[in-house]
Amino acid sequence: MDADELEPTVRPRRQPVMSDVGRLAGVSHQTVSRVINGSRHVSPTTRERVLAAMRELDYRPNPIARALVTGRTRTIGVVSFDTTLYGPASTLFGIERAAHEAGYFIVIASLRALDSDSVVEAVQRLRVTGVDGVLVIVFDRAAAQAVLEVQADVPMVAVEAGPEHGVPVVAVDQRRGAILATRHLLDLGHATVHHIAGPADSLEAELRVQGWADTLRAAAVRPSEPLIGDWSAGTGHRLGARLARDGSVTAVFVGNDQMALGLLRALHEAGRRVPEDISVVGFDDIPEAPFFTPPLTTVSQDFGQVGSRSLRVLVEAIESFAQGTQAPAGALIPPELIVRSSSARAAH
Amino acid sequence: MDADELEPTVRPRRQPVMSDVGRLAGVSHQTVSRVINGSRHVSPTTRERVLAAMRELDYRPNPIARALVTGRTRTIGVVSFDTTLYGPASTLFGIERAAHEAGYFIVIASLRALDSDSVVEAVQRLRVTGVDGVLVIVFDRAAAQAVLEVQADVPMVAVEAGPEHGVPVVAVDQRRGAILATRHLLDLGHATVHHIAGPADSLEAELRVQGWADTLRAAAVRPSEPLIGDWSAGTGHRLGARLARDGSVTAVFVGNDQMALGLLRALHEAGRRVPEDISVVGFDDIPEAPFFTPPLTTVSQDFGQVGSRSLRVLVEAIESFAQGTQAPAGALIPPELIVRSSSARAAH
DNA sequence: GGCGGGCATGTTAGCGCTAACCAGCTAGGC
DNA sequence: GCCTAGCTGGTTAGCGCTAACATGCCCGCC
Repeated sequence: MDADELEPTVRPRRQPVMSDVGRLAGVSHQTVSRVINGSRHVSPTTRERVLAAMRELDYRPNPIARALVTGRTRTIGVVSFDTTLYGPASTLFGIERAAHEAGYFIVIASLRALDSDSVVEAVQRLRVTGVDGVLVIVFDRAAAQAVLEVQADVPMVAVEAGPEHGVPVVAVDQRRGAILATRHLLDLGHATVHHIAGPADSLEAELRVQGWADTLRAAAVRPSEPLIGDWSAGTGHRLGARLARDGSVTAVFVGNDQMALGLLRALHEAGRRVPEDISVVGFDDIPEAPFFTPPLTTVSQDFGQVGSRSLRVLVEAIESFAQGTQAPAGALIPPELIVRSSSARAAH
Repeated sequence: MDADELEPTVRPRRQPVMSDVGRLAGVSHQTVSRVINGSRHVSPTTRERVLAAMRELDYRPNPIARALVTGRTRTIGVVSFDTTLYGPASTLFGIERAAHEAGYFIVIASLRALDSDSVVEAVQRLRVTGVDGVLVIVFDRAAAQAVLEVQADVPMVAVEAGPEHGVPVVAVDQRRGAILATRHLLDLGHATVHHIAGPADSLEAELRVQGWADTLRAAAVRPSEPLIGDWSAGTGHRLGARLARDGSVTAVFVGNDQMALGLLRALHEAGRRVPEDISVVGFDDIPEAPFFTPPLTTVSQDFGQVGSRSLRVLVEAIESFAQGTQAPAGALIPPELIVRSSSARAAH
């Protein structure tokens, strides 16, 4: 005679397990498992009894035990740089939203330093938790390289940017965005367009520079040397002060909205009017962009779509990894130009 | 004679497990476990041999199996609203940083809707992954209420705001921040201070309103009715337009920096100069605040500290939960006033 | 010299679940 | 009437690890 027999209903401080449900429903734990996993070989009456028992005990399957036996955890890791920059933060939430819908959980590993070692370390750290796959939000060349170094170990997809080959990449078409912005300014009659670029090691920055320079060359204009910032309003301000001093500058395409904000501030301080004297176009369309002085013309990226597409690609990669088939293709998401008041027809 | 005997070194496509290491080192899997967990009862020679075997096989312990037997996963869940607002996003990364240092992993669950049901649902969703504890980044009254509803199930700490009792809260002292801002404007000689507040259901907004109103009353000034925004630059702009029309307004304390940006824009459009005609003080000190036109005086919150403190409190709560002892106390983090160019002495 | 007591190690039993196989029952065909 | 097929359900093994107990050894002590 054991304690269970004496007090069958009092079972304090312990989560019910499958066999508890089975006992209450008068079936084996395996039948409970069948009900949970939707096996067809359970009679409707039994199924009902099991479901009732589950409800009564408030039973929830232990995902750890399930993961141990199936080898799948239904969690995916996201490696992101430790930043509140609009793009990465939005992408992260876009991923979470998509993951939720697909029944996955997100474990995050953020990076302190932007070097390839810490990316590799972060992926290893995630791997150890048993994630089924990893999304790496790639910021710079080093991260892109790192993605290739850890590949093969675990299904992986690069987000926002990535290496040319070796791993699927889901990103907004940065070149296209830069072309949109630059052509817009040329179409407004500006003789040339200056550029404040993101950091040299950023792949996104590089693609934007390419799109800008190619568009100018296509219009038979020799691009000036781009100014290199670090995405912050601070460098936008500092570099902007330099542009403000150059009377020939009438149009600037800025690598992101934060730097554009700094530029606007610098132009204001120098007494150059926007858009009358100088037109400015940013990149990202952060929520504050419509409220800059003046409201900013910029290139919008759909980060929600980046998140959901990258998750979908990763799930495909997980399947193909398990089956040993080819990794899926990445995706390029088209950007959109949002015209506001910071860009206008060139004065003569 | 089995396949293992024929090809002892070729073991394709399978992660090595503890007994593989043991076999290679000539000990039992339990001894390997002892080495990994730092038991003292292992001779130095054996330990060395085991470590060498681990290295050779590139062995990594399976955290799922460990979690199954220990009941601890070393992951904690973070519930956050689906937002790129500076505060929550910064807090999230602050938490991740602290968790990394403490050897924990972060699983995130973001909310689509701001109601108490979805908070409860998110916590349940996290619980099911086997998190050891949950941090809830609380935005509004409903979330604070929800925290109390799920309590007891799992160790939990509210971050940024929370209910008065029933669960530890780690937050910046919002009242204190509002007092700092309001007193700063009064000290500059403004007869009164108007206020653009956050949404009515936000606890933080409410505390800021209280701090503002109390400071005015302490100076024998009757507070005007606060204008209610939704934290976005958009409402700041709309409400700001209203204030701009009122010639008597000389000082505005705004509930966050984004709304302050909208207000600055509205004042600019109305031809009211900042700070000559109107002084503006924000809240948060987002990275862009120094580059607003003009650079924004604001209240800075140390979100990194919020993250690390809340993690520390949660870890304490997890321990005390396991031992059945009292839950730990929360923490209030002091804010700091950052004076820039959007506030100045009142004109006469 | 026998014996108790540490210490290093091995053995066993589970954690809660799924997968694989097995058993018993009903129904249908010859 | 018997045999087989097809269903529902049970039994068993094992995922990889830790905890608890068991064992055998060396050492020092009376």
